[in-house]
Amino acid sequence: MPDATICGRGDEDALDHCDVHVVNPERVRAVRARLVTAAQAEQMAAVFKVLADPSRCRLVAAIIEAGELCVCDLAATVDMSESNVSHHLRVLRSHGLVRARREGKMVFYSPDDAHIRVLLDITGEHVRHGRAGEGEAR
Amino acid sequence: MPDATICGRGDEDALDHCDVHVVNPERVRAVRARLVTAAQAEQMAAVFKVLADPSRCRLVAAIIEAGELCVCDLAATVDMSESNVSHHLRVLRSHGLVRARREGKMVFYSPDDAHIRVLLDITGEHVRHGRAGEGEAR
DNA sequence: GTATCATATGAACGTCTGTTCATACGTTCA
DNA sequence: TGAACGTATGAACAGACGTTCATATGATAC
Repeated sequence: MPDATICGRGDEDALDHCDVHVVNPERVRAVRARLVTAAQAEQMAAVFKVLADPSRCRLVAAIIEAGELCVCDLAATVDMSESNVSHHLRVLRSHGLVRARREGKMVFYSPDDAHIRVLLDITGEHVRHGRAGEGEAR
Repeated sequence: MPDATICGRGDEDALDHCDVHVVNPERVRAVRARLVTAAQAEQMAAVFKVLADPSRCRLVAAIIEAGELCVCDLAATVDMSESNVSHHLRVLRSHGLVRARREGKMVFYSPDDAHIRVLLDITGEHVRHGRAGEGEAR
């Protein structure tokens, strides 16, 4: 990403834009004031990005469901190669979603964030009964 | 994606794998039984994927915050080109996150899903104070 | 020590995705 | 009708992502 938008700006207001025209400057300013910052949005998107993959969704769900599971059992549970599982676990671990515990040759993974469970539950319910995967409808 | 995994399978059990070895078959079977299906995981990931972009996060947050906003004001609010905003709004609309209403030349967008607000709230709080964006730590 | 097992890592490939630019659509006002 | 405006769409490019294969690490058993 270059910097932010079409015209170089500082940080706050500067609604006197160059290209983008504003219909209701007052409301725009009010929303901007209460809006999540770009940095916060970046972090939020990062959390969603970790879960934005079917394989990782299942992995996290399996770990939550089991409480604790080793890599090979995880691979069998979600039907993936152990290498692939390891790669995904690395992502989940580096983002603080799961925790690793070594016991002999094996490494056991367990959930490491209460929020994620809620996110999965809400989205799961949202998917189970309700509008979801409408594709290109509307 | 080819089909599912390394060795062709039906649907349920078939834990007698070819490549992936299992340490605790009983537990694996139990977790698999209660685990979210691949199709459900796909749908859940699709929901997360829509939010897995900083621009869309801010757009949705702005729309929720404002209640209703036209495209040009949205562009000014989140500091993006109107074309880009339009592209993202298409994604959000096609997934049922926001609704569009035309009034004259302008098109006003408003939230169209209560679940999403919760997802944003939880994740926002999770980001604001708590571990998030730890990068490559641990 | 070597051999074997469980897991991790790195490179490489194809695919998807966000942004920009140019252009088209639909509406209003003259 | 024509022009001006707000919005939408399509092509194209760069960058990121998920998977696979081959290989490396770390730990146990002989």
